[in-house]
Amino acid sequence: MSINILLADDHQLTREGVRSLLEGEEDINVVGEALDGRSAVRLARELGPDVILMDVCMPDMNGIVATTLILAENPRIKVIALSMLDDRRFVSNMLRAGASGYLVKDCSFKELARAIRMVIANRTYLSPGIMDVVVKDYVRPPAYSDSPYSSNLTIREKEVLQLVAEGHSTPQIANSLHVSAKTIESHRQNLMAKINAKGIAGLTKYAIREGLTSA
Amino acid sequence: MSINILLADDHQLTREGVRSLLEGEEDINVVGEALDGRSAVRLARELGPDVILMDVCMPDMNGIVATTLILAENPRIKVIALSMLDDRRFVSNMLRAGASGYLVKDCSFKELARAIRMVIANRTYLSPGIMDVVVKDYVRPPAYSDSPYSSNLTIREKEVLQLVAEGHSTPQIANSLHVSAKTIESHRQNLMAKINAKGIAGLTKYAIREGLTSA
DNA sequence: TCTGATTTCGGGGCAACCCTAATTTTCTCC
DNA sequence: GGAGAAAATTAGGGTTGCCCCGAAATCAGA
Repeated sequence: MSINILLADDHQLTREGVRSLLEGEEDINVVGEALDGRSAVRLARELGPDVILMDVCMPDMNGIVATTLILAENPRIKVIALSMLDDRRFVSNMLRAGASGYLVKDCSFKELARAIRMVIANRTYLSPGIMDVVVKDYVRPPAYSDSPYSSNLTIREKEVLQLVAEGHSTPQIANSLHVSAKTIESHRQNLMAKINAKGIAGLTKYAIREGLTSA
Repeated sequence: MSINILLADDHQLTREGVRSLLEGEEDINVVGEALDGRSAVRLARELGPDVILMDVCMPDMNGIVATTLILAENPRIKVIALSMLDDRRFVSNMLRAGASGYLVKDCSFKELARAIRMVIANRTYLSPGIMDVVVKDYVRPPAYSDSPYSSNLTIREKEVLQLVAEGHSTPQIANSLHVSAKTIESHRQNLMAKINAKGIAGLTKYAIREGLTSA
């Protein structure tokens, strides 16, 4: 009884590479390839694979939406998300959509093979780095998720964040908000903890992603 | 006489996949793998490969800077750039750095194999989609050079800028570049003066605009 | 009213920032 | 091949600001 796999990734070279690796496994069988989310949904229906390796970011329809649609039709299928290193912010949404696993592309093939066999056994597999994000969100509930869809920053924090990202110094910000510099520093500390960013560089990047300032 | 290849890509799964595909070719031999630009430079020196498959976007040191450094040491080496679909803006800089080929990752292995054999024969290979970009830039020369790296930053300054924008501190950068912290400070000062940016926020934004790091 | 989130503030250590200036290496041009 | 320019390196010394520790006051809702 072999495992039937559907690949969904918009990079052909990645698809071919993963297929080549998987074909070295006796009990694994690649039954199809999708270039975008929409065709992944269609092929999942037509082929009924056991496992789908789903890139998170794809044109036309991203992996999160595709996963939701596929599992609504056929909850038996296991979806393993594949993402770039800096796409970790999609973790919670992908898992909420029903993914059984989450791998960063910076993982070994050995890890991928293990993930496939684990989800087949109805277990969940997360890359070590991803585990941290999930545990953090679990321990300190999703108020503090680094997901762009759930940035739970207070008004004050957004004000401070924007000014920081615009290049103002703490005393300048304190002055323009009429509070002590120490207050602004606390806000910055809380911001860095909330969005899991390191230093002004990280804060600035987050502010750009959130549209609080422009690059 | 087989072709020796060095892989430089920060995604292990991609490296393993491409390696697996290349190993199916009789006359091609993968001699090493680099996870970032810096180790690519080192491995290029140690292994002296015939061809380097170089991801454009990598942490620590990107493919453009790495290519520049590698070809300065050993112009005999052929570099083929691999990029994501939306990294096309780096085409001109990568070619200017001396790359012999430019492939988008959404290409077939067949295409990759052909590219490798062409650059070995001292020819240039560009993905069809990339050709368009090059021709367009050729027809309408860079009157207003909106391209990244158009700024008069030196290689070293670009290295430092990327590391700063990735959130590293001055002592960390000094350590990883094996120079004094004062040297890094000087580079940072010069950078801020050159690009008229204030503080780490300004430097980070500039690095994002120039594609040295991602938001 | 009590809990918890928000906003506020302080001290100490270290890093960023600004200035000037020197040496060595590398490149370019004649 | 040698002169000059540009780049890369290091340094001293001072001011300011960032960052991490904690903690008090304010305010909202259970």
